[in-house]
Amino acid sequence: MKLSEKKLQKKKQEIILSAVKIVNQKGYQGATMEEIAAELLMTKGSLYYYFKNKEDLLFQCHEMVLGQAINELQDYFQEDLSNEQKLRKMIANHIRYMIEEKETFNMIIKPDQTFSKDYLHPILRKRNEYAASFDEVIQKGVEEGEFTIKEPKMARMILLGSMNWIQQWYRLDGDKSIEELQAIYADYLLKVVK
Amino acid sequence: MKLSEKKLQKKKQEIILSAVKIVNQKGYQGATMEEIAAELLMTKGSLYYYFKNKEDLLFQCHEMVLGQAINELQDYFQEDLSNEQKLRKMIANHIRYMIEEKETFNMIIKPDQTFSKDYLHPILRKRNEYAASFDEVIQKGVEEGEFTIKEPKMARMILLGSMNWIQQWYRLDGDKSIEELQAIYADYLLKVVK
Amino acid sequence: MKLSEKKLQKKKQEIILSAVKIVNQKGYQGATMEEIAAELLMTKGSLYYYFKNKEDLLFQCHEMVLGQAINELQDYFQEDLSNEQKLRKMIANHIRYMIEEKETFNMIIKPDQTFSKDYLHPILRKRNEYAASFDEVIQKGVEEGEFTIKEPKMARMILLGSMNWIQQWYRLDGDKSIEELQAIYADYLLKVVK
Amino acid sequence: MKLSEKKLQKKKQEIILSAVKIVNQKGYQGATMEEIAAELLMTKGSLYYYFKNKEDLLFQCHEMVLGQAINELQDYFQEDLSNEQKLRKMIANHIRYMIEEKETFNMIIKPDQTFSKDYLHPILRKRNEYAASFDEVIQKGVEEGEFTIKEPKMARMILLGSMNWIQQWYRLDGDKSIEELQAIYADYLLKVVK
DNA sequence: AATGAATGAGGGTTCATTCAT
DNA sequence: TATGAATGAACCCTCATTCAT
Repeated sequence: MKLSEKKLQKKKQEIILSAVKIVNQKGYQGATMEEIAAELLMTKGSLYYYFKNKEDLLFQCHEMVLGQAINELQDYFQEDLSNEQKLRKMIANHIRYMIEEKETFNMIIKPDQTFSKDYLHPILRKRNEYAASFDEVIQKGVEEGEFTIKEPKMARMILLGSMNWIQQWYRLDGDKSIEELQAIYADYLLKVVK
Repeated sequence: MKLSEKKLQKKKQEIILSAVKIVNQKGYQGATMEEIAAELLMTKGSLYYYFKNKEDLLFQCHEMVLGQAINELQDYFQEDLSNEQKLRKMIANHIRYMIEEKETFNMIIKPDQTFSKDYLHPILRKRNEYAASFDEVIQKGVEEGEFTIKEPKMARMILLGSMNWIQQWYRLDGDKSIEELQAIYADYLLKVVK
Repeated sequence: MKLSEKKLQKKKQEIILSAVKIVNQKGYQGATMEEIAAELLMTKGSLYYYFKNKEDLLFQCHEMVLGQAINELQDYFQEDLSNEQKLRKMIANHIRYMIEEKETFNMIIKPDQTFSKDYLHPILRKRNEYAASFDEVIQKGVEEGEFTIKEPKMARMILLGSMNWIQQWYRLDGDKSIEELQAIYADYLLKVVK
Repeated sequence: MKLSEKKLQKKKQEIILSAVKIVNQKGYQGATMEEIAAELLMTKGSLYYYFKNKEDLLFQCHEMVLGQAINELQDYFQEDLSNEQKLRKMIANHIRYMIEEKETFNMIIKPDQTFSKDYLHPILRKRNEYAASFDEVIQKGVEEGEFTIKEPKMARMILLGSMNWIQQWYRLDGDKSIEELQAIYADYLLKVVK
């Protein structure tokens, strides 16, 4: 039982990864069950053994991607860093996601056009969870005198919004490397909160 | 002749507005010709009297919305203001769009997944036209010593990106009025370029 | 009254000619009322002032084209020629139609896929009228000892069939001129009846 | 594997046959996917499991029908017959197709108004393949002194054209049996080439 | 006599979903 | 577990036809 359960979960993971990949190439509606299955050398009918329907599959994609990102942020909190250093790291991390794993973070924009009501609530909660990490650092920075900002939530919105926009225009073959981008954004966005 | 031409254009406008509305509720692919027509108490077949196909209609939506925004920006350039003042106004304007005319500006995201090659080029050009206004102000501000930024383009990306994100979370019934939001964003974003 | 009647008929003629032209470029189903009207700088709505519906218009095309061809054949009967000479002329004439006015004769193939029952009967009668001219010449030729054929109807079928096929393959830029084609077909087809 | 492949091919065959039938009743454009499917108690959506689109289905109809006919002609070449005898057999065969399998041969008319460029080329090639068999016999007959014709290609056109026309008028309940028809046409058409 | 505008039926196509095997 | 096959709803689009003006 345990073994078969493991196998099941592993297969689910594979499917989710495939779905994430296709979604980011073709967008939400452009991703077909057929293509998601084909990526794994399966047929689309099989997907329904693992997921109730397409929305369910896409929902679990969202959970996985954002959950992973949240975990990474948590790690920075363990480290002994100033809030500015933490925020810089978080910014760099987010940007890396936005570019290298654009495939995944892509999903997080405009969920209300994709998901039905039942799914929307947990999705928004997960989002907030992610945002909360930023809030925490900013808040702490204010308390400890590193930042001067009066509206920490607004600042967080500006940070995340500006970074989410990156995937709209960034091309890997452009004139800026990811590292440069991370540095510039960190510098400029730190000016917002300082 | 003139009269009928006027009428035609007016009807086209109505359809475009209806399309914009539906698109913003359901997204590009989610917006059906049927629904766009129903909004105006027409049948979908009739739309094809005015527009070649769905893509054409959506394209003209894009042109209208962005064109209008560009015109408004131009006005600020006529006025005798410092670059900072101009930029503040442009920020306030953009934010107002993002909130009050959310229905329209919403469209501007991810054109490459929606439009075919033929339409993509003019769309991107229009986008750049809009962005160019921001670039100009920022650039001038740098030249005239108001701003200190080293990467004006990056700064513009941060500005627009953060503002475009507003519509993802802003609710009219929230605890901030538009005016407050405009003020806060202007302050914080000015810190980026200064 | 008379004058307006004349005008009406003239306009009808124009429409029929336009229809014939479009039909032969695009085929029966490919010809749209819109295009037929556009050719005359009219709008499709206007066509319905002159013709009950599309089928009616197309029917009258058929009548006109075939009626004209029949008249031309009649002329040969007035002339003082041997039956062989007459038949040669008729063959040449048919071939000319098939090529130069391919636009028109085209219509005559496969009427049963195009016309509803009501129209089918008169259409077939007109066809038979045309064929009867050939029958007459062949029959006379047999009676007067010029031809030896035992099955005049079969021969006529072979003649017309082979000539109708020409439009399937003949290209004006090919290696045979119309005159050469007429001569060869006349020679070879005469061998059938002789 | 082999089995399911067989089944697939068999189903494809069934669909093709259904399509051929409908096409011959209603013509190319008149034949709808819906009707083709209904004939087999399927829904039109299912057809797309087997064929890419309507054009693809119709193309494969053409390939099947003509391919089969070509094979039959090849057989006559194996036999030890004079060219005249061969040609007679080929004529009889073609006529039989034209009548008994009218449903299928009917398709071969006017491909250029139906098929897009991609399909047109192979279609015309297949046609030429069929015609080439006739050319070969006629040519050989000329070389071996059986036939006297100067323009073998023209003769072939006359032969095929006249026979293709048969389906326009032949009715099974008419006064001629197929065998009579075959005999008469063979006699008369042989006069053309001799 | 003509037109602009609208309609509505119908066609091709896509695709999530189902289900027997 | 997985699949092949089928379904059916939904979509875009075309076009003959209608009708008030």
